[in-house]
Amino acid sequence: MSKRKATHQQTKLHNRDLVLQVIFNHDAISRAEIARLTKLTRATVSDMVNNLLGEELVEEIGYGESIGGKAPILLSLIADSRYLIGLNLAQDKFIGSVVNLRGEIKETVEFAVNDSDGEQALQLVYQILDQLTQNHWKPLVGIGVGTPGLVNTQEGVVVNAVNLDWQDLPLAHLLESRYNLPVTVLNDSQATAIGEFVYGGNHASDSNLVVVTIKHGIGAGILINGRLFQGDGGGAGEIGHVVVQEDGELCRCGKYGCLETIASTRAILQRAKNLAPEYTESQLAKNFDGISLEAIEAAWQANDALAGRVLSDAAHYLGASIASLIGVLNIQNIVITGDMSRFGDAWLQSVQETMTRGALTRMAQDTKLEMGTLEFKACILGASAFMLLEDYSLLFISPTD
Amino acid sequence: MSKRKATHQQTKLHNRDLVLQVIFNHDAISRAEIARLTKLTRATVSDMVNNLLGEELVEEIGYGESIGGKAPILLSLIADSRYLIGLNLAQDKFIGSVVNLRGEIKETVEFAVNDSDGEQALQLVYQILDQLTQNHWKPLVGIGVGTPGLVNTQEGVVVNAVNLDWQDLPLAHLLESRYNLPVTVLNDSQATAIGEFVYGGNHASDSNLVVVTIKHGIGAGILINGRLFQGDGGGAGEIGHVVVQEDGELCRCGKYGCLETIASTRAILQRAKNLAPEYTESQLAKNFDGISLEAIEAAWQANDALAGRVLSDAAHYLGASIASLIGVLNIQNIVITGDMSRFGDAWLQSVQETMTRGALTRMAQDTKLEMGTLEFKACILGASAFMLLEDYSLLFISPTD
DNA sequence: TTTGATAGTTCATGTTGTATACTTTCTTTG
DNA sequence: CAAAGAAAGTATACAACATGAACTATCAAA
Repeated sequence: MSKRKATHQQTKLHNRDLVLQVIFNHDAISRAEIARLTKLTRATVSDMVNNLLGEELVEEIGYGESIGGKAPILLSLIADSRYLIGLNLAQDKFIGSVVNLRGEIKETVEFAVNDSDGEQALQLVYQILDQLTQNHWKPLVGIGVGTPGLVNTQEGVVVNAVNLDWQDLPLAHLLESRYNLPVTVLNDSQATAIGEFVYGGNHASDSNLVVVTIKHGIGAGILINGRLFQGDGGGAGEIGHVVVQEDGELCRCGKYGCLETIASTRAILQRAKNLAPEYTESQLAKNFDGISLEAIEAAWQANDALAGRVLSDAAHYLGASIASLIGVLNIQNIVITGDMSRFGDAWLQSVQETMTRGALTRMAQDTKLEMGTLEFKACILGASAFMLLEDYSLLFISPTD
Repeated sequence: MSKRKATHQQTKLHNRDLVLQVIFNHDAISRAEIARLTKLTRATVSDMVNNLLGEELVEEIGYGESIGGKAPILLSLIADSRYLIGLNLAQDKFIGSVVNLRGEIKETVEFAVNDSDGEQALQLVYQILDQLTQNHWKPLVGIGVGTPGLVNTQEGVVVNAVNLDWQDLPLAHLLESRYNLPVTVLNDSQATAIGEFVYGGNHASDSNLVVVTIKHGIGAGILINGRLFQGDGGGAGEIGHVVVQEDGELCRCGKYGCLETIASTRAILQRAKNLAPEYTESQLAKNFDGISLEAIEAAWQANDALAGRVLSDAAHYLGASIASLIGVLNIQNIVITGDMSRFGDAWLQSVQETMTRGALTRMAQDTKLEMGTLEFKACILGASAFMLLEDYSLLFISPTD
């Protein structure tokens, strides 16, 4: 019941995190400047920084310019002082990467996923991690996994991932005991959101952000006060399975007219094929067997009617869903990421139009809708960064371990 | 940028709040029991409690039963050690109450609102507060206002309240300088949500809750980790103006087909009148001039077709909106409050049905949908309790002040 | 060269939670 | 009914941590 007690250790940890975060957010910064930004005393900052120097997380990289006094010693994060592994278990392939503290990808391993046998999928995860852990990326401090489906992050259990054939799989425990590293498991949309928040754009570390990811499915990740909000069941952001069209098509979730049945890339391909017979004048329809996202993109550029219909329908319903999101949360920064960025600003504009029509004018006006910048990397980076976001305790592990 | 530093004072404050909250949540509890619940040491708890005793917030009310040792001294909150004023600026009348720390209403003043002149509305607020502050409720430690419209709680400004004719009104400043008391201003739905959270039901103090209030308008209040979430613009929970019916009726917000145009009490009355001509066999329609919520309730009990149609439409769209809410937040406790509770469990059932159809089965199943218990008091209590929820610092004011 | 300002460190200090031991006051039990 | 054991509450020494002031080092400008 209720919150937890506060201790001295916690305050120190908090302040340490604060200092570390400020160093994170600057390429180079002096102790005095940190003290000004954090309102901590110079003495306290010095103490913290000395610890960080001792842990080899931070280094002194020279002197800054004097402004009428002793020149400041500039501090900087040692990007390669710790490594993390991020995993993205996507529909068609599994990707794993070793990432440093600046989100720079050092090594990547990927495997195509053919069948959806649960055990085989798990073996594939092992293969990737075996390979990534073999090499000499040291010290490796954690593994983060972004997987489709419903996830219980606290227990580290994949509750339900249809396409991977996983149910109540204690993935974190399995990986922790195999690799002897802390493991976090996240929903892929939530991981992507964290990636965009930490490494994409320029988001204040305690701000709010919604990231909508559109791939085969649709999901959102919600950051509130700089922390991922997962809801009571871990399923916050599952907007792909909200019904937006009561007489809509059957969704893989068993219901009809979910947002996914209209605005996901799978839906777009499917609908283009279904509607093709009606669009005899469409170039896209004529090349029926070759309908792919690339083909639709080309057709869209050429003002093809079929492509226009399918994409504007998608934009319409997505815009309405985002309007609902705005109504509920009034979060003013929304990022769209995934496979739809190829359709560019024009498509984003049409999403924004329905969004504006569907929400209170005042609230819609103040909302900034953007495309994500990290592409496929977002999920991997986010999965690895989750631990850093929650608390930096991982980084207490000294590099000699 | 980023968070704030942690100090010793803050840890003490935090722990004090923790102890106070535990005492709040129990009728009577011993120091030792508090120590067990909070994991603080008995010594620390003793210290905190001594402070609270000194502030006359808490009293010793006798001994509990021994369980093989010294009998515990039972502590209890002194309900009347502090008073708060809560204000509910509703559509048709303004209500103000003096409330004690247990949410017991000690005195109430209300005035009917006839016209919607902004200055007159403000004068009415003054009248109510003049009267409530005149009497000897001491010590009075704060005023909380729940008002319709968009509110900037941090600045204490009513950004936009159409029916009160207020725009960018610095209400908190006006009241603070007039009554020399701290003032908070909240959206009425958000205040209602806090009321239900703190004094209704039995909600764990760090849990999540969504409260949907249906009166003339529709709004929701969202509590995340035991704190009100207002979004970037203060408008979180404004689900009444999310478009749910693209070809729907004109809403007072200027758009068409908002949830409010179908599921608010205003909409229900309006729709009953509009549809009456079509329902010649309806008893309700025959009594056209007498269509009121009471009449609709009676007709609904009598299985009247018109009432059934209007109410089931309302339930349908409300259920769909709540489904969307679940998809976005996955919060498993949802309370509906306001004027619709009169239609009872049968109506709630039909809301729940659409809700279940519109959200992921697994997520809908785990969601508990209930009617609120506090009725009109929720907003008043919530407005007054907001300060307590954010931090208990208000209660530091000693009773001699 | 002097003055003043800034960066960083040292150290004594104050606040606060903790551990331990102590007193008090019960119940239980032989 | 006395002794043992246990729980509630308190007192005290202690440790952790941020703070403030003084101090050193270093630089720019006058």
